[in-house]
Amino acid sequence: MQRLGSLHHHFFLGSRKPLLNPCPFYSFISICTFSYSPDSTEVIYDNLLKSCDGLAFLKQIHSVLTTTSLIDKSPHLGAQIIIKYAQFGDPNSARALFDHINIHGDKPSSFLWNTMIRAYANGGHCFETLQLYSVMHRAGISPNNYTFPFIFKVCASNSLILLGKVAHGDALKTGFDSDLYVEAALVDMYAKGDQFCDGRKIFDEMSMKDLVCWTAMITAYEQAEKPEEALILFQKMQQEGLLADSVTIVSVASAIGRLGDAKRAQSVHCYAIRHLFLEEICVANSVIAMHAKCGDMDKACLVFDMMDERNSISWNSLLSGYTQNGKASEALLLFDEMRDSGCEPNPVTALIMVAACAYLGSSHLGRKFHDFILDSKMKVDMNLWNALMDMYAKCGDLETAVEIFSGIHPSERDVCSWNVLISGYGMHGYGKEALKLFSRMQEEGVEPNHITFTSILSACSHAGLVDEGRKCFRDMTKSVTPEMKHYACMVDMLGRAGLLQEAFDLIKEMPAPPNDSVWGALLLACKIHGNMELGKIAANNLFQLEPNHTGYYVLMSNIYAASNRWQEVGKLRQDMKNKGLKKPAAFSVIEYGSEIHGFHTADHENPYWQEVYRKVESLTIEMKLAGYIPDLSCALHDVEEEDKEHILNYHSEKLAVAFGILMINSGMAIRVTKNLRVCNDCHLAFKYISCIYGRRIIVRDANRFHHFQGGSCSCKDYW
DNA sequence: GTAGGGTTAG
Repeated sequence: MQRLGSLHHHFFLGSRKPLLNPCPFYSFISICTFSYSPDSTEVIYDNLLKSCDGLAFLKQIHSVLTTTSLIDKSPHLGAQIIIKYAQFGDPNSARALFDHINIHGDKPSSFLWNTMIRAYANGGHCFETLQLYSVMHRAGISPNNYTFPFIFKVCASNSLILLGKVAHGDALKTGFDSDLYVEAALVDMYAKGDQFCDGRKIFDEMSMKDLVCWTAMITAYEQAEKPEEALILFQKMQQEGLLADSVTIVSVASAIGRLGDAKRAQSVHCYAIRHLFLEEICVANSVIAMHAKCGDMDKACLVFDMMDERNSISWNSLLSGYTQNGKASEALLLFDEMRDSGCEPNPVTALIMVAACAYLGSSHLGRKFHDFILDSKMKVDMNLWNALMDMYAKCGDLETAVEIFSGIHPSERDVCSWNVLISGYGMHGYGKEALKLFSRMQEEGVEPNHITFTSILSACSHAGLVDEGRKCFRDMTKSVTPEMKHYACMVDMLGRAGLLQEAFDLIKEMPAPPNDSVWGALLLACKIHGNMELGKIAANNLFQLEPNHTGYYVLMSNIYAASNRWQEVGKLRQDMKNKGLKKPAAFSVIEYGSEIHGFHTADHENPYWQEVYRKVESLTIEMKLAGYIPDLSCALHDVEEEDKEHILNYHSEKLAVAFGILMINSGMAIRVTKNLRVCNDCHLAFKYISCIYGRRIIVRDANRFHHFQGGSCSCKDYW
């Protein structure tokens, strides 16, 4: 009513004494109606509508216009009210008015039809938009350059390209296809509908392209995961003399984020600062996400901290940045900060946090978030169910993952749901079950994608199902072109099985030069099977491709050490030193109630370290009595045998398991997560411990799960 | 004479 007050004052201009009416609005309306000519009345209501900022007020104006029949006399006012209803998210009231005009007033003009179509389209009411479009045709009203953009828009956002094509035909027939707005909408629709060529063709043939068209095309490439093309187009646009605005920058920043190109990220950031775009929340959000994807959380935080106003997307961008960069604990802290700030977590926030729990391997935290999601009554869509399944599987609780999967109606499950479960079975070593699921999925008519094949090949690899894996790979090549990651899975599978030559032959047959993951798989296999010659070939390729990746130096030096080639070990260590590379510290965590306890190799940081060390020593004696012989090859240092055994005893995973034996109730499984691969000697020791103490020990290492029980491991010593 | 297009987290 504040704005009305100012209008009130303005229009009165002292012509009448203010009435002693409890409702100034009605007195004002009645005065307007009786004191002015129809034209000026329309102007006044038009101004009133323009200043109207709430649904209740709008309904008041609407009802006055209805009772005075003005609504039937002024198509302009009718349209304004329809626009306002749409703005306030009430398309049904808009439609009721439209129908009223259609019956009681003059037949609606094409302007009014467009207004109504726009109301539906902007509110995301796809069906109603298209239905009204067809009713419009039947009513003999011809669509125009204001109609088509909205029709294409709903077709684009609802993947109704066929319907869009029909409307495109209408545009061609009526000659509106060469309107700049219509063309931009067409580019957008075809590009979003995976019909790049059609979109690009229209774009290329446009006689005049404005910034919006360029941006639509750039955005389309970015959304289709073609960031390189998006940036090439962006460059071309600049060469044509067009200056990027904030919308363009949002898409360009996303494209750079996808590429992880830190250098270009910096220059876009500067551009956004220079043009004051960073003050817009959309731009700041996309710049945060861009830096995060480039691995620069400091810059992402800087932008976030400088924002005057943040929305849930700002928080989610930073949260997801932390998770993507392996800083899950920071994400947990930020989540609390988000809630303290009064920003309510939404389903995307939940998705990110569930992924953070999966990364940490903490089923305790994961459950807490699951409860939080259920308590908050937020809508759990299929993406979130899939993330929850993935989290449970990665936290070692495959049973709950399967339970969730079974609870989802078969028609609701998407390809990702199946992929999550297949890879869950795979990482727990249940290759046969993964294969069964793979068949079941296809029987139920769900088409496998490239991720399904990665999951199934990796499941075969972990379970040593070489023949089945080979068959899947062959079948796969019939429907999809194998990508680098599929070759990496195959090399991994063949290599682990000791078929090193076959793995190497496959590499040589690859249509494109192998990347680091392919050579890395071969190097790992060479380490497992002690093949120095092939190992050297793999390592040399890796040192070229990824000269700063510590893991490959460590693997190769392990191969040398296992053969007592201490000179080569020393040389590699020197190389690492010269490059300033450090071997990542082994780290294991174990959950104890709601506490998380971490252990480094031979550290004294844990408050219980003395008890834990004593337990490790007594465990060693008990195991030796049962026949355990330490696997000294795992202590890859050039030291005396006795010292080697000492080093082995204090590996982080052994400390964590000893802690578990000491603290965790005997009926419960001991769950340990390690950042690197579990060592051979620890693996052997846990088999003994599981037998002597009758305990279930579940270890998640960098690669997969190991379930130790009754003296054996679910990986059947194959990992 | 009244109206319109391209945008960020997963």
